[in-house]
Amino acid sequence: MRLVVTAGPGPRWRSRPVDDAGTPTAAPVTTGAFPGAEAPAGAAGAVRVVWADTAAAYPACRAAGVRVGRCHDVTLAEGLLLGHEGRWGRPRSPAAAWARLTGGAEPADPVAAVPGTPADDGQDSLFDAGPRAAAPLPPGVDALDVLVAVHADQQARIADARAVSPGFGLLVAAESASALVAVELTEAGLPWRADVHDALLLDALGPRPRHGGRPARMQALAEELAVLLDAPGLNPDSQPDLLRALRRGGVPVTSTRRGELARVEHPAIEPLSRYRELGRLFTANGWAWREQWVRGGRFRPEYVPGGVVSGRWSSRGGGALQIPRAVRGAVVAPPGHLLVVADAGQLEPRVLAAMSGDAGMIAATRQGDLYAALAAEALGRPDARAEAKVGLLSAMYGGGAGSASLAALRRRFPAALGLLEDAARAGEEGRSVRSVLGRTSPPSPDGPDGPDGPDGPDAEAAGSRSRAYGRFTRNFVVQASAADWAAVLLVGLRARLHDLGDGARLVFFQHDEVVVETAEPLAAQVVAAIADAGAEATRLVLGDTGVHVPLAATAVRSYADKP
DNA sequence: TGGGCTTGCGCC
DNA sequence: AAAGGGCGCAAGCCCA
Repeated sequence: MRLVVTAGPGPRWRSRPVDDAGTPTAAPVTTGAFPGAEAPAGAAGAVRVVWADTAAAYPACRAAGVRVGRCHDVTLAEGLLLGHEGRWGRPRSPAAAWARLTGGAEPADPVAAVPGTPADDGQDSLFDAGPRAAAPLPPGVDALDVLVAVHADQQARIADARAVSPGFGLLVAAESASALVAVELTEAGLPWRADVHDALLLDALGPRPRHGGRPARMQALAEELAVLLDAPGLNPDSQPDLLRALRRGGVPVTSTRRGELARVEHPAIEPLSRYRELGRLFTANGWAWREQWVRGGRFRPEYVPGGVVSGRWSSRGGGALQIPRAVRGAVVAPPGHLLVVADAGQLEPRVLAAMSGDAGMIAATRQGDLYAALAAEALGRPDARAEAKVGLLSAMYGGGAGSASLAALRRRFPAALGLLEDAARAGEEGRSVRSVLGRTSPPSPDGPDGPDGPDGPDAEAAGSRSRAYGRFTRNFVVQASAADWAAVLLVGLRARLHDLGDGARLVFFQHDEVVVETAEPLAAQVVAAIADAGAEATRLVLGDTGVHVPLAATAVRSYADKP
């Protein structure tokens, strides 16, 4: 059963049951308690909540102790549908969808407040921040009626989309459930030990500077650099100053990027590299970062499912998806608990193997290390793992078209490489591409044939843009399909952890990696749940291609102990 | 002073 | 010939 739900007015909910086509089966009702709470385990008739915006509505449910089992997020579904229908960029709120249905003016989507900026409400906890604003409906129009109508329309459009992309219904369900997971992840937070973090910082940087300024280790390196480059008072954080000093000192560089500096010989390069490394730790994940983002022993970023066009998540606040290895030691399970950490190794090439049906590459996925297998089979040298890896990654990222290993991979795995080249050609010609479940790439900036046609006055610049878009679509097919797999994994794992009771919960998710915090006695069951969820994701998303996606889960005390 | 831009780099 | 996909974030720079 589906239950269309809107909040308010006041601390009340309005709801109306509908069937799978979206047709109402009873009259609307108003209740004080949330009407879509998950039924007790074993009860018949699981409810799918249909609502406008999980990110806006679900935190209040959680605060009231309510868990939603399944949902249909009308805003996220609208975004997926618009993309699939080639109508990228239109506003995706229920109000906008309703305007398209009725011929009204589409309101623009509201912009979410960024935590920690002046637009934020300034409350201490991200989780307590008020819900984001909804796009306005015309006066006199009933929000529940709108939601019922838009949902019914979406169900019909999803049926149409499935004729092209059979997995599209799964994609909408997984995207909606991902939004539930995102709210629950923020609520749970990642355990963060301030004392361990302090010890790491002290060891690397020296004591915290009392009155601003650089930590001792960085200051010493800055002074050493000033001497080595004969540039008194040099600020290594100033790129123009640094570049001038390097060039004056006879270092022939045109930028100060690490990669370029690594190619030249100079006594200043090593201390500069060390200064940068420490500076990164200090500014991105130092004491100030912890004071801003860690509360009560937990790091609670805000997650944005589908925040990346490829369907990957993005995050707001504290760089949650870029926690460097150097500080992962501070992520420690509380007493009596463990962290079960799992990531899908080499997910993107495995997804590529399945999508292309390349028999050779599928067979290679059944060996433990895919890149080593590719090296043995395509290059004839099992020890050339690094070369095979770079070759395949550049095939998926659009780089280094001329490399010898790429040519060898193309000969040995023609279907897999052909899929990437087809995707790149589609992009260069201004066409969209789709993930395995049907997420669709945004249109080329120039559309088919570029802004002026193939021979227009800006043909050179348009050609460059078209090649760039080709690299994007080349990557999109694998990145977005890997995100499809990961979303289905996450949703299946959420359900399995719920079945284990209150002792285990997801606390982190990053592209192809999950962290579950669990009471120690449940750890073995969590490991099994992850393996089950991975196998299910592979079956549902990649079908019975025979592709193997390893998802090794390990129980550890600290995130840094992950093998 | 504030905002937008560039540079550099962490994660996948 | 151009030359590596997707992000978020901090600091410096530059100009209004």
